Amino acid sequence: MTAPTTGAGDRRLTPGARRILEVASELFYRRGIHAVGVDTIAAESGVTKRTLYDRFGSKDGLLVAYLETRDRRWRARIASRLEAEREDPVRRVLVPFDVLPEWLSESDRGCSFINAFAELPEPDHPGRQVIVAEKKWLRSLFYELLVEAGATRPDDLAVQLLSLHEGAVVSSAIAEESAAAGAARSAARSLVTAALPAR
Amino acid sequence: MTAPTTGAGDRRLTPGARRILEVASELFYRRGIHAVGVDTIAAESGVTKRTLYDRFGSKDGLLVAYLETRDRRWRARIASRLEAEREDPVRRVLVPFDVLPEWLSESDRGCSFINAFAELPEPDHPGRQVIVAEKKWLRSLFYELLVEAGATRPDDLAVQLLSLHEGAVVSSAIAEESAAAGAARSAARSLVTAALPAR
DNA sequence: CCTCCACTACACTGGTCTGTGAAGTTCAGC
DNA sequence: GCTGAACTTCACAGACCAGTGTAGTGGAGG
Repeated sequence: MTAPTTGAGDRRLTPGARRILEVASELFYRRGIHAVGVDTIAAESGVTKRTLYDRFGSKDGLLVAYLETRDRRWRARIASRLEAEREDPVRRVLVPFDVLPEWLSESDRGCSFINAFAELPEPDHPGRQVIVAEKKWLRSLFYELLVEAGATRPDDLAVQLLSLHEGAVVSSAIAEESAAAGAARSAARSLVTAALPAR
Repeated sequence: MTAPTTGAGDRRLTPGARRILEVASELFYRRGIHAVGVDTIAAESGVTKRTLYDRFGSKDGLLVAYLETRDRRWRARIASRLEAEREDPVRRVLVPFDVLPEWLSESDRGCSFINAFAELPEPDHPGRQVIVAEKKWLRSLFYELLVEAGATRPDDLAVQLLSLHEGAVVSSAIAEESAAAGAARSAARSLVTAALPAR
């Protein structure tokens, strides 16, 4: 909220739908998915429930829109950082860790995907597929950047970096460990440089 | 379920209460906290709702009992492994990672504490305090074991190991990465040995 | 014998949940 | 001036929610 530069899921949404998605994103993240009712979302969006259902079909539809929007924005932020960092291949591998602090400082509620995962136990729920794809994408990104950098055993190392990354978010939120992002980054750098062939 | 060796939170519970706690633990973990109603828990325990409220006071009371039981059992398992591993200080640091695989193979739902955290946004919720204490305890355990082992910068390293540990659970569940536990353990070993003064 | 305790049976309160139906309003663009 | 899209109003369905009140049963231990 308070973001003047249009918050949520822009492309071809009606004004009401955009407001609904913004409000729902905030509420789903802060309070949890099951804990927020569609009546609340509609009321806080200044919209009727009818409009909400006309735009998004169901609460699940709105939930998927929420997850996809966050996924898209997060990937875009990483992509733009990667374009700015074209020289040093090790620093490129660490880009997702560089994005972490600004992500974590926005809230103490941790990762919206991990949190949503906790509330979606059914394996074939459409929202869950967005979540799983997001984490698998990050692992693949690490893998590709490691291959670029010429690291040995990029497969194992990608999983290790993924774990460090996700764990930093969790530790930061739950253990109230504000140093987690920086610590994870330096651990990642150690692991990556140790996997580079001596030159 | 199907555990003959008494599952949940033993100490001085009535037979009905024990069954309630076992069933609630299973349902809270598999389906999520908000998604499970007290009627379901009572019915599946073969008990009336009256009994549930007589024993646990409220759904929140039952939830706290669930979290405390899991916390106690998990700490006990680590403590027993630590007693079995009295020699090698590096292997002692890695004990929490050794416990991970058996933990993760039991389910694909990840960490019950992380999941519960996602559903408990209020900072002063009694259940949340159990969760936060659990993660802080693990960080402190890493710290003490690192001091024992004579590692440099045990503070930072403890946070890194905590992140690796928590991230392995998340990656295993969400990214369906079955190798996460092993990979995290080997990353942890690298980081620890690199922090030992050359001898 | 009697008391206490774990537990049952079951109705009931007041509230919230997602989702729908039907009719009407506002307004931009052709 | 008309159409169509976005949106409002409001009532309503049917299920589920946590939690309570009252009355009664069965068995173990003093």
